[in-house]
Amino acid sequence: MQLAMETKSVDRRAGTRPVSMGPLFSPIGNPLAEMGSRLRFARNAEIYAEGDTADRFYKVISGTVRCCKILADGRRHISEFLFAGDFFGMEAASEHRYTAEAVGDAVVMVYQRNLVERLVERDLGFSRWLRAQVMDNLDRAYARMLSLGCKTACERVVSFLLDLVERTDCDEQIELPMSRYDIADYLGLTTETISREFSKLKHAAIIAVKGQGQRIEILDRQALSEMAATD
Amino acid sequence: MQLAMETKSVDRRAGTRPVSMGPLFSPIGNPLAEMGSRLRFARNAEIYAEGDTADRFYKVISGTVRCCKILADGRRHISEFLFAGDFFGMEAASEHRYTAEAVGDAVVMVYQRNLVERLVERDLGFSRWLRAQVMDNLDRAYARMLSLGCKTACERVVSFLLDLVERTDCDEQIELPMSRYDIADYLGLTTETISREFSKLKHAAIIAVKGQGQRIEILDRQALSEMAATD
DNA sequence: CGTATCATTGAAGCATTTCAACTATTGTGG
DNA sequence: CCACAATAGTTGAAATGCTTCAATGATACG
Repeated sequence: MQLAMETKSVDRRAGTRPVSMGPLFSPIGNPLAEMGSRLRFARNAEIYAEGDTADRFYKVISGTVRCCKILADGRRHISEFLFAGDFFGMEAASEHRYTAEAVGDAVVMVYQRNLVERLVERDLGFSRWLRAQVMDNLDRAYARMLSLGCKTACERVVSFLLDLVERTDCDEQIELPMSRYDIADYLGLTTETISREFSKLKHAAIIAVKGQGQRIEILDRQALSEMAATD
Repeated sequence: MQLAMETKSVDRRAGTRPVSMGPLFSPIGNPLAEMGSRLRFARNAEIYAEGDTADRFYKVISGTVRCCKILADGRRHISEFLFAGDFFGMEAASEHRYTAEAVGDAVVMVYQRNLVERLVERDLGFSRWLRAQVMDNLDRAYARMLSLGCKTACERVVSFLLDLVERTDCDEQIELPMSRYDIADYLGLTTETISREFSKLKHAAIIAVKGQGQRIEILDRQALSEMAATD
């Protein structure tokens, strides 16, 4: 695990975006705040590896993190992308089941697991909030399963874009932090298919793709919503 | 929600299989035991529907439960199968996101959500145990995502069988409680594909299929494990 | 005993993948 | 600062794994 310890100074970038602790837990008097260390990771740096002892847990301050797993024959699966404000690294087991990596340069807070667990037992509000956090993760996991289990390539890409808009608080301009490969492994498709689906949406004037394909503008949000195959 | 209230008498069938509360929570002096009601559901009966108020939660005593969702165009997705001892119906939101149905005849315990939540805040051991329960759900959800995201039809079917052997405590003889349709919607495949994959495994002498396809015997467990595409 | 339901099997179709070529952008050393 | 290599994205054509459509077989049920 390659890491660069930073000073515990206030993160200026984090300040540009309110990092909500959720409705059940006010960031004022946040009992976690004092317990963590700030770490900075370079693009593609490993935060922890599959099999590492899961004795800490993490919160994204800035940048994007991906959790992934590689099968014996090289197939890769990305279980989650995590954005500013998201927590990750909590495990049922004592070892991490997935590898966590910085997608671009990223800053994360690290908390000792046993400290967090002690806090959970002392602080009822924190305990409620943490449970809500885990339940949200579960909800997202079920939404992903639905995508992977019964949606077409087009529907998956559209759902992905809409989810991204919701989770990172951008409106119509999306700055994709991850590559087509990452998106492919996240959606259970190939880079080529992702590229083709983006092209189709572009030609249908539903989105506009700028730069090296990293900047996406949503031109017709309603059309996009109607293509997402919700229930 | 069609239901038939039962007396709170001891479940003779449940007694044939120890219903563990997990390593962190002893069934002796189980504080939940006094709080629930036993309900019996007929094959395919709805336990709760998507959109219903999520004010209770459930535990399978006997039989199998499926959680599913149907998209606007009729595509169905099964998010989970639940077996004796499994809990379900806990939600982050105030409404159920999935519909729960009995696969065959099933008996479940029902608990009032607010009673459970009160117990969580009073009883530290119960709280720990419930958190572990949710984390286990999360682990299973990630394993499913991996299956749906990057495994072939054959690998999914094999993983499904192995998972079934692990979760229901049968050894080599599996009594499939669900139809090929259910398995298909669970694995993101079609009935025909499930059938074909079973046939392939049968012809390779890895499994034997008996009866109306409901009874499966594992003949070569090692071969099966090698085909599951684990990491 | 006929009807309904579920499982199996075959053949054709199709969505996505695989393979391959090309383009655009980024970084690097002369 | 330019040339060149390396990396990422796009697009086309062929291949393929799974689905769809269709028919048949097996089991349960009134």
